[in-house]
Formats: sequence, structure tokens, C-alpha cells
Amino acid sequence: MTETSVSAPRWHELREQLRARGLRWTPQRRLVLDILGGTHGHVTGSEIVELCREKDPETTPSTVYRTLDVLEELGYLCHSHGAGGREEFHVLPDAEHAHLQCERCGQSWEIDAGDARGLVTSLRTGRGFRVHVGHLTITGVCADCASNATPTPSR
Amino acid sequence: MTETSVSAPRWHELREQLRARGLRWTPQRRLVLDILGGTHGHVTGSEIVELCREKDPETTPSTVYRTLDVLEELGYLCHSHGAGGREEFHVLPDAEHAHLQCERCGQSWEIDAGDARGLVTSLRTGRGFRVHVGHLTITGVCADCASNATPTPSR
DNA sequence: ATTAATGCAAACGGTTTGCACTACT
DNA sequence: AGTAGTGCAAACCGTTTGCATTAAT
Repeated sequence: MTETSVSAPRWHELREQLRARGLRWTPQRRLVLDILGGTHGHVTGSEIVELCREKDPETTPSTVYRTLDVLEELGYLCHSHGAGGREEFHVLPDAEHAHLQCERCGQSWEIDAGDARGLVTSLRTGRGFRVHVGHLTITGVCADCASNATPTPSR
Repeated sequence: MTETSVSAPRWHELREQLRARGLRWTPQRRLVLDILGGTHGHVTGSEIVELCREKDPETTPSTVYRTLDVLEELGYLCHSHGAGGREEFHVLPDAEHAHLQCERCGQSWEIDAGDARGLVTSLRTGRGFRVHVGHLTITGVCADCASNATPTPSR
């Protein structure tokens, strides 16, 4: 009942969802899902490929990307675009959260939707714009970097 | 399009800034600046290349990108990463603004920093995180698309 | 037996780089 | 004259695609 790993219990769900659509449960898909279950925040596509290769060096990028597409269609993931302009995926959490990313050190944190609530509701009531919170990445400078006051990198 | 562009008056400033750094004022840089002066919101790097080519078909991508780098260093521009993961540049406005972008229709709007103020201050006081407002792109669904209720595109 | 999914290799698209040449200053 | 900037072509990197093959159903 209690989940030590997030991915294991989700396999069942996923297998069913795949079946329901006439799609298939393959070792490669399982691996990707497994990797994703072990990640915390964002991961870029190529990082996922990398991680998969650590477990199975045979892993092919195309398969991984295709799997990510499927997982996103099924609503297991969503992707956004990070500071480097690369695709970043993250497992959909129970509550959608936004991301905070430091431009200096590159670290990122999740912030819960409540932190953004004011913004979200004002945009919705004011303009009818529905913010996709899970897609929201806020960049800036984190507390550590701000106090260490390193000169801003040019790019 | 009437060319009461914003760029002309800025040429002087820019020339001086370039000179002050021992950098040079070239026709290519002028062209890029000219193009940028005629844009409103975001433009991707390749769009800028494209636009430059319309005025001068000889335009080379590398030159454009290098110019954009210089302009950003000088503080005339900043770039962020849009929905397609491509680099998006925009001329720095007097007041920094954030961007609102619709996931369905792709349109985007500028929102003034005030709209995001609650978020910005709460992150700053709560976590010491300084939001880079000009870098903030909020995605979601705009009023029109929400009412037309088109099925969400897969990607 | 079907036909979805894989693996490969090649293509792609935006961006970057090395280098010889050009042209601002 | 000196050196920043240009143009070209090739490299790059992450991602995508076509196609023949494999394997889940």
C-alpha cells in the first residue's frame, strides 16, 4: 500500500492505460518510467537518456523520446523549457507545482501552487487567462547566489 | 509599416556605448538594431535572421547571433526561452515586464510587473529569491482559447 | 498473426565556432 | 596600421524521422 518508490505502483496504472489504448508495455518503457520515478525535479530529455544508459547501455535516444511523448500524452509527465532552452520533463505530482530556478547556480526548487496563487487568480479574473501552473518556471537569483554576489555571467 | 521606429534615437546611445568599449559600429549591427526596433514583443533568433534577410538578403546568421550577444551584454536586450524551447529576444523596455503566452494559439502578451508583484515579493521575503521579472514567461490558456474550447494539442 | 515499438542511421533546425578576409577606427 | 567584425562552411547538440526488424498482444 505504502509506496517507497513512486514508480512501482504506477506501473499497474500505466500498463492498463496503455492496454486501454492498444499500446504496449515494453522493457524500454518500463526503464524510462523507472528512471523518472527516481527523479525529483526537472530532467532534460538528454539527461533521461543518459540515466537510462547507466542502467541499460543499449538505450536508444529515439525510443526514450518516443516514450516520453507517450507518457506525456497519457498525462504522466509534462514538459517545459528550461534556462538552456532544453526540454525539461517532470513527473506530474499530486498537486501541480511551479518551479523556481536560479540563473546563477542553476539549482531549482519546486514551489507549491499557493505561492503563485495571487498571480494565478489575478490573471484569471483580470484577463481570463488560465495559468498552467505546472508549466511555470520562474527564474531569478537565489538567496545564496545573491549574497555571494558573484558577477553575473554574460550568458 | 510606418518607420517611426524606436531604434533611430537609440543608435546614438549605442554607437557611444560601443565606442566606449572599443567596439565598432557596422551596417550589420545597425540592421539588427533596426529590425529589433520594429518588433513589439518576443522574437526568436531565427526570426530576427529572417527579418534581417528581408531587408538585406546577404545577412548571415552568425553575424546576427553575435550581434545579439553584444546587444545583450550592453543591456539593450534580454533573452528568455519560449514555448518551442527557442531563444526569444526582446528589446528591454523602460519597465521590465513579464510575458503571458497561450499554449493553444501561441499568442503572447506583456504584463506589467505589477501583476506579478505579489509573487515577486512573497518569493523575495519568503526565500530570498529575487525573481528576474523580464525573464518570466507564464504559459497557460488565454480567454479566447478557453472559450473556444478546442481540444488540447498533444504537444 | 497482427501491428506497435524498437534500433539504427541519417536528417533536422537553431545556434555556435574556426578561420581567412574585410573594413571600422 | 591595427584589430574588431564579417562571411563562409563546417561543427554541434538535442531532438526527430524513415524504415526494416523485433516482439508484445
